[in-house]
Amino acid sequence: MNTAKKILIADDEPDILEIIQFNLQTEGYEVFTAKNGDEALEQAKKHQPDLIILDIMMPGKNGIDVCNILRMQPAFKETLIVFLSALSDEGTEIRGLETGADDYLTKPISPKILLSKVNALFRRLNKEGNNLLQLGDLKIDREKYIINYLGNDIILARKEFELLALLASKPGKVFLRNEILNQVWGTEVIVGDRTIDVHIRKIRQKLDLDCITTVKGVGYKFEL
Amino acid sequence: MNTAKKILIADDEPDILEIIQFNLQTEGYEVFTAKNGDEALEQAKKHQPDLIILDIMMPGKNGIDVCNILRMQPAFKETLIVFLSALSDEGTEIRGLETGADDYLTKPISPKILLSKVNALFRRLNKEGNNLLQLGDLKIDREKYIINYLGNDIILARKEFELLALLASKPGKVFLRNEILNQVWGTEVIVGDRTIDVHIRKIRQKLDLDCITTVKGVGYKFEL
DNA sequence: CATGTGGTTAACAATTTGATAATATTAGAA
DNA sequence: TTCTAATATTATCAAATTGTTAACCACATG
Repeated sequence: MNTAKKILIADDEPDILEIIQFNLQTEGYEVFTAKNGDEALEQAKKHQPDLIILDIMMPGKNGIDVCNILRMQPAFKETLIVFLSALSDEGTEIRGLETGADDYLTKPISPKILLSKVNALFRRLNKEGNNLLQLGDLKIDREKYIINYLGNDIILARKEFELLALLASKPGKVFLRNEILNQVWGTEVIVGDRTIDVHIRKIRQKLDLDCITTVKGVGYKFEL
Repeated sequence: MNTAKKILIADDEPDILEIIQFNLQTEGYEVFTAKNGDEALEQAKKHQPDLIILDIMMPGKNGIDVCNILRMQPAFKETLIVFLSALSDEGTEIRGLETGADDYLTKPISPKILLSKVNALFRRLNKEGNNLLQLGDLKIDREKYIINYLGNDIILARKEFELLALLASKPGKVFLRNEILNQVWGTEVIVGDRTIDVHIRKIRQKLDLDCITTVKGVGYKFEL
């Protein structure tokens, strides 16, 4: 995981904003801030954060409003949202979670608790059936059928994609030609000897990145 | 909400329990099991499942009893409940539905039917709440069946609308042709090969916006 | 009953993909 | 080094997939 997780914090109290920001930054997160609901929406759209911490009581749009608006947009359907509030009001808490928040924090906030919650949320997120491989600057998204290298989307044909996804699923492991045939082509289909090579070549070409190594007489392996 | 849907199954036959559990788990659901009515109540309270599948004939409290008890508690007012029974006894079925079940399944159970019913129930549930999608300048109102782009209402026919709404529900994700057929047409109906294409074309035409991408050999995806 | 709309299909065009053949190149054994 | 089997490269072609259009039927509506 090379890219730092992005976190957006929205709170109208500058002190709190700063404390949280400081703590998260020293943990290695990239932090953005907003002083009110509208600013939060703006920043969210701009940076597509991985986690958004929303104070509930803010001038103008409050945290719950912001959450509702965000959750309407598919781009933020999966984003982690945590509410923050001075109230230990249970009613609010329930209302917050119903809106689609992932967790709830009450002020005053201990940095330790904050960090442990944030870390826990990201851990949970990673465990979930994420069919998204990240290998250095290379991202392979099985769901979106997209390869992304250094921010550029690279389009591979079906077989090419499946072949690369297979190799990349276990970096370093050498896949025998037979293994590859079974996994990508299936056991039924029979194809000629040079077919794999040709696809490998196309991948190497399109990726323009030296990441597939030939092991002569054995097979191929992926290494960043 | 990122968490996988939770399903509780209660049946006194271990074999059935296992079969259903396996099928639902491979579909990505989190599954809990119970061997009798009391255990079902206990597990339900503990895990707050999104869907409960109850065998009617169980030792001790039977499925209908369990359903009655659950429906009395506000926490389970909205929970989906499905009955399961070896009897194709109509009387029982009616009694079940009156008790507040959402659907009814008879043994022997085909995994396909089970899955399609379960998926359908969750689809229905999802449609109840979030009826408004926003994607940049594009708004999709599931309730009013209206598409709005840059302030102009665009009228799509029902199938066109549902297809677009499906694709737009997860921007970027590639929907396989099969997935699309299941979600928009249902598992029962069988339509020809070109049907999806034709609808896609009509949407592209009416929207006059390059937002649906073909992924050859795989499916379609929506991207703003 | 005429008309319009929605949904499906058939037929064909357009496009892309994947496999192969032919040839060049390379790694590693002898 | 030399030789050879394995792999790389390239161009080409057939097959698979999708796009497009028009026609058809069912159904609702005035």
